[in-house]
Amino acid sequence: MTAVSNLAAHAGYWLRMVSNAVSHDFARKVAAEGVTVAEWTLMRALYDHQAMAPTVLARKMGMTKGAISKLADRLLEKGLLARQDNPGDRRAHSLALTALGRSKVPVLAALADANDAEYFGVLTLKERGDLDRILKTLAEKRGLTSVPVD
Amino acid sequence: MTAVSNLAAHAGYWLRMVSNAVSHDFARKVAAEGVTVAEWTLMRALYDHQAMAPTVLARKMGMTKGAISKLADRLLEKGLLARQDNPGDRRAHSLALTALGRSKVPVLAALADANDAEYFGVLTLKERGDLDRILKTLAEKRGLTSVPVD
DNA sequence: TATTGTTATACTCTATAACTATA
DNA sequence: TATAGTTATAGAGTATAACAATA
Repeated sequence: MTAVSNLAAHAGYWLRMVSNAVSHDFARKVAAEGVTVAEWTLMRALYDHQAMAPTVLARKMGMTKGAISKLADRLLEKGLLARQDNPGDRRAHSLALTALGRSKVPVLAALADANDAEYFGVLTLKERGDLDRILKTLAEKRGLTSVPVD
Repeated sequence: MTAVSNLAAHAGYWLRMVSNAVSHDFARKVAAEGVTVAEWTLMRALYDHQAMAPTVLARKMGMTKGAISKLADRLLEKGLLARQDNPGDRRAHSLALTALGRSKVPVLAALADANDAEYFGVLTLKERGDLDRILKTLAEKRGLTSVPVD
């Protein structure tokens, strides 16, 4: 036992190490499809809806509306997303996937499946169940709800 | 079962959500002491040694030497770290904590302890043991060794 | 006035590579 | 030449706040 605790003494350290590796590898995979992880999460969130207001997306994803704007700009340039005027309120611009963007979502979802299998496939079924349950317990007890993007 | 898997269907999603929350809260805590998480990990790595070459630190932390240089610049400005000439090789500059930097490490380590307790204290002893073991299994099977900083 | 969304600014971290000095 | 380290550049993420248009 040392007076000054070691980095590796903290669960947060291991959590960050593994999480970074998983996310980094996933980022590499989706980069081959021309998008970032943040862009993927926005696209996946949009996939289940016709259109969503930036403010709603920001709340759902735990980001500021400014950050959503910047993300949307990039997806717009790539032709994956479109801004739509709102007939009821001329301040409002909804965001929606284009046909191209929509067609990309299943491809990206398959990459997410593959990445998960690659990493967590080394665990036993019981370990995977334990990990899942513990992570969801932690998320629930700390009131975490927003989509993690980085 | 849906054709396109949901974000929340992936263990990587929950891992990232929890890891981001833990790291973000820790970042807030150490920011009150004027350092970032990356700066803390470099300081902690240096704490156990008199001095280390940037190249060695880079390897230990899984960063490039360029990234180490930039980190060192910031810690130098804050008076927490010093560059030392190497008598044997005039190209080499070792990095070492100043007395001020060294005195800060126990304080930051206590914040890391507190953050870990705050997050993982809600788990049972068995759950903490399971999480620890599973994370270390994942790190080992994927050959992860470098210090995670972001 | 308040709200919607965009834009501006600034900072951290990351990655690649050019560059300087020394070996 | 090769190596040690710094510096430059660019991209992605984050946060705050100023801003224009509309309600």
